[in-house]
Amino acid sequence: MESDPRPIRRRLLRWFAQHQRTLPWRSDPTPYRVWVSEIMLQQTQVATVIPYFERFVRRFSDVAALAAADLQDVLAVWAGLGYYSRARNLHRAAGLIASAGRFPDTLEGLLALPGVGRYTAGAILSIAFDKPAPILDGNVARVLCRLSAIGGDPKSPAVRRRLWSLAETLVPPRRPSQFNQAMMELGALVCTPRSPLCGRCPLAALCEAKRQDRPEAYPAAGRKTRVLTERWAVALVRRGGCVLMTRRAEGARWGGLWEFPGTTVAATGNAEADLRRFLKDELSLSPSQFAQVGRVRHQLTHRNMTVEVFAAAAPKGRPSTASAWVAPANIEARPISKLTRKIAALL
DNA sequence: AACCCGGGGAG
DNA sequence: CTCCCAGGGTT
Repeated sequence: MESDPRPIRRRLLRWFAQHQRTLPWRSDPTPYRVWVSEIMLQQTQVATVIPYFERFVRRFSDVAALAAADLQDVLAVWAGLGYYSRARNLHRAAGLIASAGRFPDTLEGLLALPGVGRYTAGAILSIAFDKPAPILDGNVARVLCRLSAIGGDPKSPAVRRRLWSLAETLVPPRRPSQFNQAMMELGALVCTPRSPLCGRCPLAALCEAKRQDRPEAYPAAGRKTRVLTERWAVALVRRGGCVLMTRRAEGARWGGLWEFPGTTVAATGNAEADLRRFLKDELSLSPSQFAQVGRVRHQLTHRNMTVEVFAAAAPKGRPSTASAWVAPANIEARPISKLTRKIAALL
């Protein structure tokens, strides 16, 4: 695409002015709100994010409030949205911004924040500060691959370099905020992965994939994701009116969230035996009266989980610091995953 | 370069 | 089922 970028900018901006959605973070695009929305939108669809965003900015109204908050409270508001390192990084970055005294407004300053990569830095620069920084997300990549009929794996470094270069060429010196949002909006509403609506596309006359009459041939398909099967055994250890919960280590899956203690089980293994061994070795617990009370399935992008849930009677002994006896009514006040929520429903 | 990290929407 | 979503970080 060495042609004049101006017709593309003009058509796209005109289309966006007429067709953009009303989204909560667009009403008042402060750096804080744009930042929170962009982190939430990483690998997460707009419709999923909206209620989480509303709740989050109501609870933590600015950087100072977020920096002063307890991480467990931040995770509790984030619970259910997934990719929990985003919430931990958001909290940590809020502390850095609060210490610095002002929100970073340069590429280097933004990239220094944990959880902010090249895309998010460009999005904040352009949308919140209206600086002409390029962005490249899944939507933009798809639009550009079609516009210029770029083949090859769009995730490969070579294609990524070309797409970033193209994005940089296209972003206008004026109204870069509107332009970048328009590119993403076009990818979300018109230039969709399957069955793109070329009849409604403001760039159709300029699109090479459309000219070839095969828009769906771009971008080329990437590697297929293999879904692995995982088998788990989880214990609902009860004492009095409470049940034992443990907190997962950061860095792991569901890091920082609370769960019921459990372990993976080999495909041909004995779930109850493995679970007893786990409780004894890791928590120094030897509960009695084991009984399977249910089976829960949970799907992740790369995992297909089957969880066998056991009830057990409480032994004597004290939980470690990373564990707690929790009344069922108080479980959902803690940060828990969707899987833990399903298991809690068995109580 | 490959892998990990959640959950859900849509075909 | 499969693909993909306003990606980033680690190894």
